[in-house]
Amino acid sequence: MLSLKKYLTEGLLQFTILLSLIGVRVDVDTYLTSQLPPLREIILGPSSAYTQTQFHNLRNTLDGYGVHPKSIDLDNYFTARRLLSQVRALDRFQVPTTEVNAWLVHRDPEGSVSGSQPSSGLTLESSSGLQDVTGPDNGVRESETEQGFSEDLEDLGAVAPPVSGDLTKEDIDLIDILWRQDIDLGAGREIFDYSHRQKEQDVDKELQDGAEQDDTWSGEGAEALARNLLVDGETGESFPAQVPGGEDQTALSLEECLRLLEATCPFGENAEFPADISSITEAVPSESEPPGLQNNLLSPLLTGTDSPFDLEQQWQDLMSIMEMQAMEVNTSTNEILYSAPPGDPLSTNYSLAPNTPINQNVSLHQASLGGCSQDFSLFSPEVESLPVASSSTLLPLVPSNSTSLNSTFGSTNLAGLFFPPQLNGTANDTAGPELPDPLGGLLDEAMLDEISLMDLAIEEGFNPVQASQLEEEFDSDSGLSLDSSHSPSSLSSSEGSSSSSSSSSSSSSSSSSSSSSSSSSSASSSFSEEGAVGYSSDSETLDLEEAEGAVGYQPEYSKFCRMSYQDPSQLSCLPYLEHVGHNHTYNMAPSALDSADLPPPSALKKGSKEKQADFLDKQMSRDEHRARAMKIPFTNDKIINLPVEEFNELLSKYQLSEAQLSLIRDIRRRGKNKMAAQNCRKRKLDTILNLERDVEDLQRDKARLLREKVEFLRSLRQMKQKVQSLYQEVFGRLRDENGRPYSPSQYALQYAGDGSVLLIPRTLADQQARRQERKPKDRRK
DNA sequence: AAGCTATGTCATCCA
DNA sequence: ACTGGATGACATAGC
Repeated sequence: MLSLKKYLTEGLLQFTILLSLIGVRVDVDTYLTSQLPPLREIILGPSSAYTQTQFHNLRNTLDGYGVHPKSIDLDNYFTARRLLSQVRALDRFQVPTTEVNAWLVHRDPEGSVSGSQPSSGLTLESSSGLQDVTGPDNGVRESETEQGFSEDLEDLGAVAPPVSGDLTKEDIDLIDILWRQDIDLGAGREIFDYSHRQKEQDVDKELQDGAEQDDTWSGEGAEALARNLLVDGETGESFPAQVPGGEDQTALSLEECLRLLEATCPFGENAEFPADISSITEAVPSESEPPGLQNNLLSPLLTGTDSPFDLEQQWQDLMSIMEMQAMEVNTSTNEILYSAPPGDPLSTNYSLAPNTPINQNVSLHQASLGGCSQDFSLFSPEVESLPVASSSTLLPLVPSNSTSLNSTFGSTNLAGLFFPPQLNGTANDTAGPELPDPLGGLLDEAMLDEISLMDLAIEEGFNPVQASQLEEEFDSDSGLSLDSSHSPSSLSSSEGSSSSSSSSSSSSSSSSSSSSSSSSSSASSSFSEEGAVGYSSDSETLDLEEAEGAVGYQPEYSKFCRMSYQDPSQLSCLPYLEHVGHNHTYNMAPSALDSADLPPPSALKKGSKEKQADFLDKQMSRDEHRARAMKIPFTNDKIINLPVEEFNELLSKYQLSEAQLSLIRDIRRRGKNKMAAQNCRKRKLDTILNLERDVEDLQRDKARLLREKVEFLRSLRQMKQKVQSLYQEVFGRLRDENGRPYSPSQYALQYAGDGSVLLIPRTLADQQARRQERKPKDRRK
C-alpha cells in the first residue's frame, strides 16, 4: 500500500513534469487548494502514504517505541511542505534558456526573399564577458519559467548552472532529467544522432498532442521540414522553401539578426517581445549600424582583416541576446521550436540528420575544450571580414510573409538556412565517417566526461535516479528523506533545510569533541551550584533540538529523548522522588537535595506515609537501601557529588564505622561510575550520530558536486552546440568568387591560434585534425 | 519465554 | 598513592 501510493504520487509528479515540459501550466496551488481533492489528498493528505511520516511511524512502531509527540506533525508538515514546494517548483523550473537558433529560425527560406534589405556589419557593440551569457540567463529565469521549460530540456540551454550549495527542488528534478538525458546522450556522437533525437521528439510530439498546444503546428512543421517546407511558427502555415541558388540566394544578414536581437534587449527580461518584426526594425535606430561595417558581414574567410571589435564580446552579446529573445518567445512557440522533431537543427545532429546532411564534416579541429570563449572568438575575424559581395545574398531580415516575430521563431529548418540545399546536397557525397566531426573533439571530450561521470556514478553506487534521489533527500526543505529505506535515520532532518553542509559539518565536528566532554567537565565543576553532574549541556542541546522541531527518528535518538523526557516529568509528578538517588535525570539533579540531609520519609504526611514509603522503597536504589540499612547520616547525592574535600569534611563530622565508611566509598564510587557510564554512553551515541551526520554531509556534498558537474557538462555541450551552429552559419554564408557556397565536404573552417579563421581544404583540415588528435595522446604517454 | 533496551555495576586503564 | 574519568564487559530490570 505504501509503495503503491508512493508510486502513484511519484507518477503524478512525473506526469506533472511532463505536462510542464510540454507547456501545460500546472497550477498546483489551485489543485491543492480546492480543485482536485484526490490530488490534494495524494500530495498533502494525511491519508497519503507517501509521506516520510508513514515510514517513520512504521519504523517507530516496529521499533516498539512510541513515536515522539513531535515527530508526527513535523514529519507530516515537512513532508507536505516539501512535496508542495516540489510540485510548485515545476512551475518555475529553472532551466536556462538560450538558443542560438531562436532568432535564426526566424529567417526566411533562402532565396525566398530577395536581398532587398540593406545589409550592414555587426552592430553588437555592447561589451560583455562570458558572464553575459550567463548573467542574463540567471536574471531571466523568473520570466523564463513562465513560459515553460521544455525547450531547455532538449537543448540544454543552461549556461549558468546554479552552483549554489543548496540544491533546490528544481535542481533535483533538473538533475534527474539531465541524468536521463545524459544517459541518452552519453554515447558519443549519438548525442546528436538523428534517429535518437527523432525518438525523443516523437515522444515530445506525443506529449504535445496530448497537450493540445500547437501540436498540429509541430507535427506539420516536422513534416514540412522533411519536405523542405518552411512553417510559420505562429500560423502553422507551411510554405515551400525556395532552393537558394547562387546570387539569388538570400541569407539573413547576421547583422540584421543582431540588430533585431539588440532591439529586443532594451525591453528587458520581462518585457513583452515585440510581436511585429517591423516594430523591432523600426525600433532599431539606424545609427546603430556602423556604416563602415555594412556589407562586411560575410566576407570570405580568407580575406581576414583586423577586427575592429572584440568579436568574442560580440558573440557573447549575441548569445545573451539570443537567450533573451528565446525567452521572449512565447511558450508554445518555444516548445514547438525545441521539440519539433526533425526540424530542430540543434536538437538534431546536423551531421546525421538526413535532411540536413551537410555539416557533419565541418571541422573545428582546433577548437579547444578549455577555451570556450576562445572558440567563440575564433569566429570574429571572419565575421567581420565577410565581404560586401555576400551582402546581396543575405536574407532579408523581415520575411515577406512573416508578420510576427513569434511566427518567425516557430519553425524552420535551420540547417537549410545555414546550408543551402546545394551545400547540403554536396555535403554527404564525400562526407565519410572517417571525416572528423566539426566539433568532434569537443563533443567527444564531453562525452567522455559524461561517460566518466556515469562510471563514477555507477562505481559509487549512484545511478542517475539515485543521484537525484540522493539530492532530493538532501535537499528537501524538510530534510526528511523521501526514501526512508535509503537513510533510515533522518537525523539531518533535525537541522532542517537551513542546515547547509558547512554548518552541519561544523556542528558535527565540534559537537562530538566538545559537547560531551566539556559538558561533563563543566557540570562536575559546577556541581555546587547546579547540583548536577554530567549531561547538563547535553540535555540542553537535546532540548534545543527538540525545540527546533528536530526530532530524531532513529531509535537510538528517540530512546535518548525518552531518557531525558520521562524522568523529569515523573519527578515533577512525584517530587519526593527527587531524593531517590537512582533517578535517571542525570542532568537535573535537584539542588534542593543539598538542604535535605535526612531521608525523605520524614517529610511525608502520615496518612499516606506507609504507602509512599513502600513506593519509595521500590524507587530507591540498592545503594540507598544499603545506606539506609547502614544508617548513613547523609544522602547518597552528597556522598556521590560532593567534592573530595567537602566529602572528607563530611565524613570527619560523623563517627562512622568501617563498614559505613566502606559503603560510603562504594556508593560514591558507584555513583560516580554510574554517571561516568551515562556520559560514556551519551558520548558514544553522540559520536555515532555525528558520524552519521558527517556521512550525510559528505553524501550531500558529493551529490552537489555531481550536480555541478552535470551542469558544467551541460553548459559545455550547449556551448559546443552554439559553436557548431555558428560554424554552420558562417560556413554556409561563405561564397566563392562565383557566388556559390563552398562544399563542406571539400572545405572546412579552421581556427588559428590568433583567433583568425581560415577556410582550408578538407583534406588539409583532416590532416591537421589527426595531428591534433595525436598530440593529446602523446601528452598522456 | 525470548529478545531487546536501558541502566547499573565492576574491572581496568589512565591522567 | 589517591581520585576520578573513561570504557568494555557483564548483570539486571523492564517492556
